[in-house]
Order: sequence, then C-alpha cells, then structure tokens
Amino acid sequence: MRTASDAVGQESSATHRAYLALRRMIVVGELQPGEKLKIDRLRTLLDTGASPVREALSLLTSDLLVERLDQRGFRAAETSRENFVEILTLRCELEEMALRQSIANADEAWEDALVLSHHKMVREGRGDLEAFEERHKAFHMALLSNCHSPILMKFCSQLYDLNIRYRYLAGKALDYQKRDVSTEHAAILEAAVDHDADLASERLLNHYRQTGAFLNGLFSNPGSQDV
Amino acid sequence: MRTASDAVGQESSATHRAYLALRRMIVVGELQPGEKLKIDRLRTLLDTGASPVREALSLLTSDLLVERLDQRGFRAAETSRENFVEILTLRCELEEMALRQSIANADEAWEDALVLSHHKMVREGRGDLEAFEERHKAFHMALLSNCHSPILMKFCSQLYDLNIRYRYLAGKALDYQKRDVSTEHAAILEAAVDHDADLASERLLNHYRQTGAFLNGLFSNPGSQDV
DNA sequence: TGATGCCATAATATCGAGTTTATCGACCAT
DNA sequence: ATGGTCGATAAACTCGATATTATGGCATCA
Repeated sequence: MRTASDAVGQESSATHRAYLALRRMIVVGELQPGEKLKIDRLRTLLDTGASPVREALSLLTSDLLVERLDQRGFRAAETSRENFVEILTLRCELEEMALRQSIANADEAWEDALVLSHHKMVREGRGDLEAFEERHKAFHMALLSNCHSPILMKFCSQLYDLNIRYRYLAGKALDYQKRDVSTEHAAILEAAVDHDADLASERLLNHYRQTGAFLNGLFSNPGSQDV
Repeated sequence: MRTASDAVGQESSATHRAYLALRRMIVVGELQPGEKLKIDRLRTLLDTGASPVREALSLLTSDLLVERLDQRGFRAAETSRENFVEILTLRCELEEMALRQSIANADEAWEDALVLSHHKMVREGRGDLEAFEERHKAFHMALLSNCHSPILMKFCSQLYDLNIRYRYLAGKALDYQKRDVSTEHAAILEAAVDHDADLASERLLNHYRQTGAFLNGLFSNPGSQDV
C-alpha cells in the first residue's frame, strides 16, 4: 500500500530507511551508548516490520555503531575514552593517507567539487545543526574523494561517523562555538587547491587534534557544559 | 527440533552459521565473483531459512565480499586488478602501522601467543589447504594483535580476507609451492620477538609485495596455472 | 521488419506468527 | 540466612506466506 508520490526517494526500501534512521539516532545520541535496542520498540518507532530493523541493526554492527550480544539482541555501541582516542588516531593516519593521494591525483573536476562543497557548508551556516553537520562531512569527504581508493574512503567515512558521535554526546558540537573552525576549514581548502600536500595534511591533522584534545578533556569533567 | 549434541558449537545461531559458511564459500571461490546470489538457492544449500541468509548477506556487504543491487538482491563482489592493488596497498599501510604498535607494546604474553601461532601453522603443514590458511591468518593476526586497536584489527582482518580471496581465485594458493614462504614467516617472527620494528615491517611488507607482484602477473595471463 | 508496450514469470522484500532462548523472581534445600 | 534450582515472562530468532518489484518473451503497431 504505497502511493506513487513517495517514489521520489530513489532509495525506497524499508531496510535502507531503517538503516539511515537508526544510524542518525545513534550518531546524534537519541539512542544512548549501551542502550538496549529492542526490536519491537524500534519497530513501532520507525513504523516498519521487524525484518528491516534486524537487517539495519546487522549493518550497523559492521559500522561499529551497534553491538550484537550473543543471542540477546542488539545494543548501541559503548563509548569510552580509549575508543575515542583510537578513533582519533586512526582518523589522522588514514585521512592523511587519503588526502595526500587525493592531492597527488588532483585535477580540475576534483578541485571544483571541493570548492563547491566548502561553499555549501559555509552557506548552510549553523542554523540547522544536523544540516550543517551533513555539509561538514561532505566537505571533509570531498577532500579525500580523489584518492581513488573506495575502501579507504569507506574506512574514513565510518571513522568520521564514529567521531562525530562523540561530538554530539559531548554536547551539541560545543567546540564550534568556541574556536574559529571556519578559518581552519578555509586554510585546509586553500592548501589543498594549491596542491601543497604537506601543508594541507598538517592543517587537517591540527584541525582534528585540537577538536580531539577538547573533547578528550570532557571525559574528565563531563558536567562542564553550561548551555 | 535441535538435539543437545550440536550445542557444542558455542556460536549456535543460524545467522552466524550462514555468515561463516557464505564467507568461506566466497573467499575460496565456490561462489564466483559477480555471481548472482539467489536467496532460495542458498537457503536450500545451507539448509536454513531465508531470514538468516538475508542477514548474513547484509553482513557480508559490509565486509565488501557481497554487493547489494538496488532492489535486485545480492551478488558476490566483483574482482579487478584495481581492487586487488588497492587491497594490497592498504594492507601494507595498515599492517605496518599495527605491527609497529604491536611491537611497541610487546610483552611476554604476546610473544608467547605469537610463537605458538607460528608453531601451529608450521605443524599443520599443507595437507589440508583450508586448515593451513586458517592458521596462516591466525599467525598474521597474532603479529598485529598487540596493537591495542580493535578497529585497526578489524580493518586488517577484512583486508586479509579480501586478499586471500584473490589467492584462491588465482589457483589454489599456487604461490606457496614456488616460494619458500616458511623461511619468510620465520624471519618475520624472529624480527618481531627481537622487537625490531623496522626489520619486522620491512620483512612483512616484502612478504606481501612479493605475493602481490606474483598474483598481479596472473591478471595478464590467467591461463598460466598448470596444476 | 524493427521497435515499443504489455503481460506472465520469477525473485526479492516484507510481514506476522510460532519456536527457541534468555532473564528474573520465587521457592526449596542446605 | 544463603545458595542453588525451577518456573513464568519477555524477548530474540526463525520460518512460511504474501505483496511488491524486476525480468524476458510476445504480441502489436508503425
């Protein structure tokens, strides 16, 4: 019983919709770390069947956003400082690798797409946080997208999602309001279009490490968020 | 209707069994690259229901061993020289990273486990090829296992499986019969227990690159296998 | 004769029910 | 009183069936 009107979403499949919805809910923290994910509750929440939910949870398990317990169902992945540090470290390693390859393969089409994604991110502004985060990820992925290594891209994308989850958990991307990340983004973009791999890598990694150090501090006194 | 006797397999779940079985079949080539994976056929083949098969295929999609077609089901992942080169490159990068961290964290327990896994691999011999490959993977993973980075381990494990698939496809691990890989393994082990990260990395990467160059040659004239 | 639209077939994707398994509280034995 | 076992409840897991969607052949029309 599906009307022709919602055929516009070219990705029409209950499983895929459930996957996107659940991933979003986990990333932004609507589903808390360690929270039990009961099929029946999610089934009613997403208004779909049990099969799509199970399949989506299986996929999220491979993304490390969901953990599968022996025969006891699923739960949202736990968080920990060790996990956070691991993600940050791997992200720095893999993204530097991808960025350098991207720059080595630089061509006009890539640079155009890169500038465009940066522009879209700037234009979006901070009005809608989730929309901005979408653009933000698009920009960072665009930096790497010319590495011609789909597997590496997949890894970077996964690590990005794992990381952004910590940002949300720390309190609605608090860091953005204190630091001037716009300047950092512009600087990274500039170095990339100049094909300066060393400078671009250095700026990208500093970008991550500053955010990382900030978030890492929150593990000690998580009550310091006052807005 | 399950007897108590087959409770010995502590991982008793139709989904997990289907996952292992299908992964094995794809890796060793019983399911060819690009082959359509019809649910019904696999269902009868594995003697299980459709749900476990679907869930297993979903998981394998995240392992990059299965591709999901829009709304047209699943197929075994395609192979290509580009894909092979990418896997080899990433493997070298990530495993060197993991190996160096492993050695940096070296302790007795790790060295013991490492020596043991090497011994088991040697003892297994080439009688049962699949059993040997099992030990072989265990040895290589043991080298990396002390890096204290579960995500990195997961990536390396995935890449290992993707790579070994090409070995099987090239013709039943032909390379092992021509080169003296035993000596190479022993040399890697020696450098690792000596905590010589540079030497161990160099030997490990040479190990991979030699195998890689050999397999890469098979893409040009795949008919050269004569046994 | 070639191309196009339609219909039959087959396979997928989804749903709802039944079965197996874990959890938790109560009860009994020590 | 404490430890262990048993039984009721709830949940996950699995199965069979239905509905939806793609595919390939056939008829029709230009």
